[in-house]
Amino acid sequence: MESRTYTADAAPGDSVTVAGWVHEIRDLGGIAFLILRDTTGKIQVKFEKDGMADDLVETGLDLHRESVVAVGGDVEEEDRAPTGVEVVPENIEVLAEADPELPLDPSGKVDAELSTRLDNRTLDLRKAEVQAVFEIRAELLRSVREQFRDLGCTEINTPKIVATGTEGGTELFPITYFGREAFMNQSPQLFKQLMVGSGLERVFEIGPIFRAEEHNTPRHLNEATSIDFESAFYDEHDAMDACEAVVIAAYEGIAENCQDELEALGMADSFEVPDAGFPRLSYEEVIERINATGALDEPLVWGDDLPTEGERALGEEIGEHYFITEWPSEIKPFYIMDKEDDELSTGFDLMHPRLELVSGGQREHRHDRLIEGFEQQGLEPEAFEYYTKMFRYGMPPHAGWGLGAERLVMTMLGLDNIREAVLFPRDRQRLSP
RNA sequence: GCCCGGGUGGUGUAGUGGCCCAUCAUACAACCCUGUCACGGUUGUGACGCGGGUUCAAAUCCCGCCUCGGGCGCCA
Repeated sequence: MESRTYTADAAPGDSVTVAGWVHEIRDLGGIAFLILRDTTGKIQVKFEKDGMADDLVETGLDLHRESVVAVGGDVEEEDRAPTGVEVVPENIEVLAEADPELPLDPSGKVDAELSTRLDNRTLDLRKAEVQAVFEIRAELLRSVREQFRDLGCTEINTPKIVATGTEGGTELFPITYFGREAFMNQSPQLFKQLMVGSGLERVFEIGPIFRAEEHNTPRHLNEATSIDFESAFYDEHDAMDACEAVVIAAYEGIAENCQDELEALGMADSFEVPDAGFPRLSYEEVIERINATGALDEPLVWGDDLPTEGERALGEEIGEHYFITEWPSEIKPFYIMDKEDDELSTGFDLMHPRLELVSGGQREHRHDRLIEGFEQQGLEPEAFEYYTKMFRYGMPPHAGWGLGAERLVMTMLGLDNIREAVLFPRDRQRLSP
């Protein structure tokens, strides 16, 4: 296949072999068109029945949609062809036949439900708008990595098989590790913290996290991709600055490098890079403003978690990304540092108007306070000794956050369901493919 | 974990007790058509998630199961 030409590169006057999938065949009688699709686009192949060898015409027109073929021929300029050029075939090689009945329609004439699409993801991904989501996801990860490097971070990879959970509370997937009890890690939290005390100081990780919660919503996955950041000698304000920079870098990367993909999604005109300087609202201010919207039957009081309905009402009012800061200590995990007033924590969330994207904060780096925190949350510090003991050997002040990659893709592209942002999602019922 | 709402040809749908051996689109098959670009036209193929019940009569009502989607809680 070294001589294969992409459809997008086929220029008039060239003698080429194009290879790809049969998108459609339109037989008008004396003339017929085969639309051939590859990753770069589509090209029309013309069959004039009177002027061509019968077996060539027969091979071409007997094909089923989505069969894979290689067509050799001359590229001609033709105003009446959809792309302005068409291939006049000299030979056709059928490389892989497709069954006549497809489990979904890659040409997009008939919709398929998400579950049908996920069951047949390969075919689903032959649609340009579905491909676009994953091209954009890839570009997002690329620009995020670049921004982290600009921030002076080292990329790390931490274990996903662990002996104990991170924070307690969240359900973990148990597994057997050579006869011992083990779990799939819910977050790289503790490991990335250990790295700020190492010579690396500032790190990031992009990797899977596993949550065994039996939720069934369009914004939760049981296996998700977490974009994690942690830095020594940072406080929560520094961490928020880094967070904002990374989110904006992701949008910028896509605005700069994914115009075709945005076009395929019908977003070329509407896509906007958010303005820097995301508002930073205190938890107290947030509950007041949510109460003022009147969206909730019962007003929120200090110490409540923010209900989904309240988050949405406030998000609509604010209309852009915003941070929620100064959360009550009691509803943040033990590793988040308290402020001087120990009712308040340094924890923050980054919200998109639709939903939460990031959770972060300054961390408790004082050994004794950390141990107290474990005990207050009913966790046994002994189980986490691999973690706590490093706080006895010079753990600097530090801060960081975790960002849901799929949630970022979802909110950026306005996807209705987070499963659209994962090739092969794992949710309450789906374990295959 | 608690609570709602669905499952009809390959795909997406219409159909709330008899007018339904089930509508429409797409697909597939055959025929017609020399510039389609969601090509068009004619004819045909193909389905009520599973099990039980109510009824003279069930896609439609009831029960159980399976399965899918959603809401809440929690969270990324």
